[in-house]
Amino acid sequence: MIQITLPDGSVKQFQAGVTSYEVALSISEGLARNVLAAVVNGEAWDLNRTITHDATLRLLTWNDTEGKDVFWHTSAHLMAEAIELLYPGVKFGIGPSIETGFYYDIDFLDYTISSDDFQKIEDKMRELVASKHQIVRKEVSKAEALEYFTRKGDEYKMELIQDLEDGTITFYQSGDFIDLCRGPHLPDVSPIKAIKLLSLAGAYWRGDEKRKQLTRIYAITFPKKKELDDYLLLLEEAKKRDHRKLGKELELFTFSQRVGAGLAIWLPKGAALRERLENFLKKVQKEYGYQQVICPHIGNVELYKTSGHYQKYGQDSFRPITTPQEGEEFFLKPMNCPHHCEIYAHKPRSYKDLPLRFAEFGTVYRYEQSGELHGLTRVRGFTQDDAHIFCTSDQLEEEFCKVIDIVLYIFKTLDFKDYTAQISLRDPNNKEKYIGSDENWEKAENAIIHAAKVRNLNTVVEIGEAAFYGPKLDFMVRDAIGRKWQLGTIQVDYNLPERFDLEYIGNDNQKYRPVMIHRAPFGSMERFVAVLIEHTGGNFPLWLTPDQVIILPISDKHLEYAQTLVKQLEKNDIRVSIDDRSEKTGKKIRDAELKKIPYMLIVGEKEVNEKLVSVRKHGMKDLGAMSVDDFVLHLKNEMESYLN
RNA sequence: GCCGUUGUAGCUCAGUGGUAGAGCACUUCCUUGGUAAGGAAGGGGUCACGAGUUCAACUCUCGUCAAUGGCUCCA
Repeated sequence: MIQITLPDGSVKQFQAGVTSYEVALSISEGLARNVLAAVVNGEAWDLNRTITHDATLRLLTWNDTEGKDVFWHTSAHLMAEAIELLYPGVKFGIGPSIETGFYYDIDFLDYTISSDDFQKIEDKMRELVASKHQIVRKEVSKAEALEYFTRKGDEYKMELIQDLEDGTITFYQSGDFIDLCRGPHLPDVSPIKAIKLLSLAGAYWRGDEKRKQLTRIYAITFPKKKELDDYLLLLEEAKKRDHRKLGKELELFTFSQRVGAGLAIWLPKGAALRERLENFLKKVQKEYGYQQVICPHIGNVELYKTSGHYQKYGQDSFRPITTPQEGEEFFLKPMNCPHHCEIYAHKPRSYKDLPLRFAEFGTVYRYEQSGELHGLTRVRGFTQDDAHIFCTSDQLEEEFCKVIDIVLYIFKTLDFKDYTAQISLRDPNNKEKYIGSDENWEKAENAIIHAAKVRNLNTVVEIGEAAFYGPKLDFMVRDAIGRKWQLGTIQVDYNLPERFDLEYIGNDNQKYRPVMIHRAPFGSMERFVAVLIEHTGGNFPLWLTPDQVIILPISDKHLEYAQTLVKQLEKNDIRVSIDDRSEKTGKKIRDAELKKIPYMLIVGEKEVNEKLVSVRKHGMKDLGAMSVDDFVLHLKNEMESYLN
């Protein structure tokens, strides 16, 4: 008999050689029906693998992330099997599960494949599901593995096997399809009830752009059809919220070939929205002791040689600008920090001056590969809500905490409720990628980790994701429909103060080196506005939205009254316009609803006579009549509650 | 940058080797209508750009640019 310890701490006795499935069955039939795989002694296992010694066991279902992984990973095999049957001879790269679904990279040789072929592949997959064949795990030696794929002529798998240790290699077979795989897998494919192939794209073999590009097919599967339907609805909703579509429809921003790819042009409504965001942050920053500064859009090449950016990114930047006679070289500003270092350096600083916090909505320009540009989220010119804090080592953690407070305040105000913080540390095995001393790196990393703990942030730690000059803390938010975005960033930097030879005089009259914090709570205005559009679906909070109120006169006779309303509302700083077209009220309402204007004031005979306005709220129909003063109060209350 | 897809009116999109269409938007006129589309007429396109094939190219071929889905990259 062996002892199996379950997650709740209970211990059960079984015959040696019991399978995880049998354990599940002993607990309940329902669990046995839903269980997908198991974690045995911390390692993911197939359900039908026999357990021969005492072990801890966790059973995985669709409700576990790891359960979904197994489900999708098996689905990837299923898709490959279907594709091999339809396109004999194709070669397979890798086919992992991803956050939502899975993909398989395939060398289709001379076959041409397009999304028109998806139906055919899905049908074949369904056929295979119906056949319910088992998935069989088999341990093979490296030589056997190599021999199989040599015979099959799949050099991608052979390459993968070359990198594996002999004795750790397993094959999984379903039907006639055999794949190299660590596993685990479902015992058979029958739980895969809903299948959808999603998209097709090129992907380099092993992510190396010098190597062959394979065809990647993205797909997703579910145990229930309903779940697939829900997922497809979510994709549709995401499409509706796409900031590129809404940005165009709501006239917030545009792009022009003549201006250049990746260079956003802000239209009046978008510019006004952005300006309000900036003013909001400026006000917060003022309370936190920041000072606004302004720097030019270009800087002498020497500035970036001093900062180190030239050595690191010079080749990946826009080419330098040169003066015609003197031959001086300037770079378009890719970062604000070197300029801000010069602001720090312009006069001697005392420890009494610190911390110094210089803030700037600084527009920077970075060369991005043409294929990488995407709406407002990946552009070649963008404005960072940047600031640099210069402080003493002792002040570092407190300053870091204050920045976290600003970020959290912004998230709260803009209704981002679900966020995590990613702490990016350097890769200790790859130190040559980074600049700066070990001692400074350790100090900085500890300060971040501790600050995050003090502020009780929900954190994940990523090794090797640090910037080349220091560790950082990035905020990831989930929007209203559950997608993840990276927004604000806070970065500690011991490097630039060194390179710019920044110093302050301590109370002992000795010179010391300040520490620098880079931070951008929004990240960039472009990116943040994009995320805000998708988060709100274009229904911005009242205080931010470009048009707050539109007055809809029933007929021309009520225009005059409408104009007096405009004056009253504008006196209260409310952004208001009149729809004075000779259209029917229904039409005016429809248009205002489509423009997502929060409040419509319908005024006709009754309102003129009684000095009232009939209020209709976007998406909420008629709210009834009230006096103008009451309406103004109503708006102010709504804006107040957002800002407190 | 690489691979795939796409590019027709301000927007959304039909369309064909024989000289260009719809709906919305816009202009004018009629209509003055009470909570999601009143009616009529009209203007508007070098069919992304440049070459080539052809008697003839928006359509076919090649190239360029841009957008887009991925990959690689991201201070």
